Amino acid sequence: MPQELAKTYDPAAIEERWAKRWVDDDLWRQPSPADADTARDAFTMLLPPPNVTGRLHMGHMLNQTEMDILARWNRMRGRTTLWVPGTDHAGIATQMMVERQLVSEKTSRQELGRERFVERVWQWREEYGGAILDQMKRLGASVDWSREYFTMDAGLSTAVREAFVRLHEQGLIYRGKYIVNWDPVQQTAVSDLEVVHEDRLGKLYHVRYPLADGTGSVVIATTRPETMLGDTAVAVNPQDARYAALIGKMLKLPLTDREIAIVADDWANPEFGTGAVKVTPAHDPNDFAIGERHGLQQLTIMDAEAHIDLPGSPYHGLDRYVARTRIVEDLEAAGLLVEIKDHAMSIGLSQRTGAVIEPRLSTQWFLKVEKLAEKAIAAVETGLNGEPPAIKFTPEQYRKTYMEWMRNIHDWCISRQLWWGHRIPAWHCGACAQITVARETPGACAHCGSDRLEQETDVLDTWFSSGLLPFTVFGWPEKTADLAAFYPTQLLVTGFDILFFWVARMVMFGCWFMGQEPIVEGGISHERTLAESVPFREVYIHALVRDAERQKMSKTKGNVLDPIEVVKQYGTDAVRFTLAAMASPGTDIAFSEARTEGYRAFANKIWNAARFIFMNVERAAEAGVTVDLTALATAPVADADPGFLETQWITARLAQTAAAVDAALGQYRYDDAANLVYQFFWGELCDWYLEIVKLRLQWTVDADAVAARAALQTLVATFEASLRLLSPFMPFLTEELWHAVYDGAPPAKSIALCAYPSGSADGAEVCAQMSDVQELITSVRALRKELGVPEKETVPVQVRASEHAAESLRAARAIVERMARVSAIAFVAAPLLGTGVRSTTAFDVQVVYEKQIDVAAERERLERELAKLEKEQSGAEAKLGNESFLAKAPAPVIDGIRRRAAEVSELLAKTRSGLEALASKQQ
RNA sequence: GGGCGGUUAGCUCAGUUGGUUAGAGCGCCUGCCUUACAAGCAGGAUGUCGGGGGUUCAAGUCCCUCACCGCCCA
Repeated sequence: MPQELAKTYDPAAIEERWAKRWVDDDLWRQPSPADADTARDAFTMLLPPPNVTGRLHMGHMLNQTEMDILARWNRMRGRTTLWVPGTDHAGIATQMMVERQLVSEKTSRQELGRERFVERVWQWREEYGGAILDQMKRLGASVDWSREYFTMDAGLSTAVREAFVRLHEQGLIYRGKYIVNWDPVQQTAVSDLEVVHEDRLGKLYHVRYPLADGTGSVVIATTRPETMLGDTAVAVNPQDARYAALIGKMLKLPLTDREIAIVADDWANPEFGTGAVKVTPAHDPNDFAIGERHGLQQLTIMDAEAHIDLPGSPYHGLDRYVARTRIVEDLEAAGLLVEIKDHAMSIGLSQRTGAVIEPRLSTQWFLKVEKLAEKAIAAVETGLNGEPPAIKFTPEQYRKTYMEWMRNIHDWCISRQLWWGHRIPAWHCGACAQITVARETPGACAHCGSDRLEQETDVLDTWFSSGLLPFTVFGWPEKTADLAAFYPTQLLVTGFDILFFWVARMVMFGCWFMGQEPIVEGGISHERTLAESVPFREVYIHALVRDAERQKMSKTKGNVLDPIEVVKQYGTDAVRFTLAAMASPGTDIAFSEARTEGYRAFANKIWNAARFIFMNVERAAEAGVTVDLTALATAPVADADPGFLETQWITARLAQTAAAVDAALGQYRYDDAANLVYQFFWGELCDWYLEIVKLRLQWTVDADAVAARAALQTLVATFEASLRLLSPFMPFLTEELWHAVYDGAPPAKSIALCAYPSGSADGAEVCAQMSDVQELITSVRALRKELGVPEKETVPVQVRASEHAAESLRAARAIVERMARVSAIAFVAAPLLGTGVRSTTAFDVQVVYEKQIDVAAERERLERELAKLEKEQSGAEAKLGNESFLAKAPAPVIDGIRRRAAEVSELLAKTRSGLEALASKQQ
């Protein structure tokens, strides 16, 4: 009855169909829990909102794979699971994208005006902004699509406004004139975090500034001579004897008609350059600080585009670099240029536009972060009495990085001179010049009552709104049921690149705002503890996906892999599995397609196992035997098919594997979890169980119908459970095959809505028995190879086994005969000596075959074996002969070594006799 | 300059609080189209755990040191 499956697994044929179905059926929708109890066990995650301008890259896919595995695993384990998707409006990036479009239309945002420009951005977003989420849908991420948000949505915008106004009311937002990182391309301030530093070779210019009184001069060193037009002092170190006498004197600033003072300031480093440094308070953050200390004038000499802005000056209107060349030429002509040296320096670039950052004095909005940071530190610190921190980091090392940053945090410049973003809810009064900050657009100035109000033109940093997401997506500032149920979220999975940008800011905002929201339980409200205020209880930081040569993927190197392309080639499941299997916490992933190919083979293996099973179901049906599909997910498999070693064994192994997977995923060991499932499915279920069970899968009239029926029932049940075990890792393949198992009448809409196999560590005894059987089979196969027995031929073997092992080996006679192509097994009492023998501690086995073995090869093997055993023996003897070892080592360790030493000496004796037998053979 | 991480099989990586024989995938060698699967089956080879020193009954694991590689911050 089951549907006909193609001979080879073709992911393309099934994945798009399921991806669409999952979305159409709204399978992952999680309604607000009706009562608090369900919420208590909620597993909630927020997807790091991809940028609307972005395309899916390997980093996203890794992130989403990890989150999806956890979401599916938790959902299958019965937890209320909610994974919330959404996108980020990405101020600068999106504005740039649309501006580029306008350029191609030979217009500009200035020409359009703010309102029409913002409309254009919305249009753009409608058209292209869903790209990443569409790709996510294709990859089958089990997010609740009904909750998809966009940071510029009305609800979220209201929340942003509320947050801003509250912070302002609490005195934490101020406006001030400071040196900011200015991006002259986008013409906006950017935060420290949005500046990337790059080492470049620059020049250090030594320039002579003459003393105003004509008694001499001071040579200053600078990397940016063009800023001299804005110099308002020269600083020297007060300890520097060379300049002590000059402090307080005036200098004539070359190329201008201004005079500037020599001031003493510790910042001047006597070791650097000439020890005298020019001070340009309006164009350098350090100089700004010196200027504050000495009350220096702040002279702005450049405009927003980094052109010299000094009407009347010959340099007016020049680009900063053109001005540099001209100024250096002019200094040289004036005989004031002393020398130019090569100088390695670090230069700040805008993360978004790549433009060289121009430190610029301007009026900006800032958030005082000190109080917020205090809470954000407390949230991650271990309690005084060793209580675990409210937020746990994995890998742990990121806790330190976070702490380091949070302890040295500076006020956050939150204003951006952009048009796309949340416009700051502040209004400037045309009458009294005061500012009114309000939730709703005010009709009149709060200070003088005038109605000449203009809203602030700046918008907020995009991360300001992203930082609020863990509670704003659930409806804050409204006291919603969702907020009560799903906050704090359980886990955040993200990359270290946004640890400060996003993670740190969510912690600050979460602790701050949610700390002010009491918890209402059973009608009683109480204050939130820090642990209840945090935005997430755990943070898992994943690694970077590199190429197979461990190179960072970058557009310039051309080694960027498009996940969708790789997925088309190998299937989503194989790519997911590759990422999972390589995702060991703290280690970058060198993505290798060879590996993916291997996991596609794994998918194909499972596909074919299914084909084999369905083939048998069909043959059984023809013989009048049907499988009870209603019993699959419920009855313990072993009880339905008692007395068979392979059944008890595979049942135990399935439970053991499930337990191990649970433990591994609990510690974010995706690699261990994936490998466990792989090993179980292929190395145990397919390689052994399936082969053994074939003995009983006989549908001829004269076959044992009861045994066959039991075998088939067990086989289908085991396979069905194994699909559930694999499902979080390979959702498409398992969905397809699971539906096929149920042949159109599945007990649920999706395998992902069924229970995860339950774990157990039981079954050690049956596994040990099975292991003897497997070893016997492997030994016989190896001996057959050595003796050159043709594959198809069967051979008789002799086995001498210990009392204990003999029992299970006898019971498994049929298995051994089939799996090792043995015609007959003779159990003998005497130790087996001579050639063609393999020995373990449990048994000796000899293949009876007339052909000579390859003496040289066999000797080599035995000698290698001997050396290894001798080394182990001497190691064990050294330990056991050491009194302090016997006195100090724990008893189980000593016993273990004793037991092993006994085994080793037994194996040594067997190996030696094997070698002796070889020697006689040769003569 | 400050901080953090890494170095284990040909390649990419695991290796828990020190404890019995250091593992996996891929690759490699040999033989097989054994009616689920050649994207397969069976068998096989492969390690001075970066160098040196120390602690310990015991070190891939802890400490010191050197070398090399990488990342973050300034």
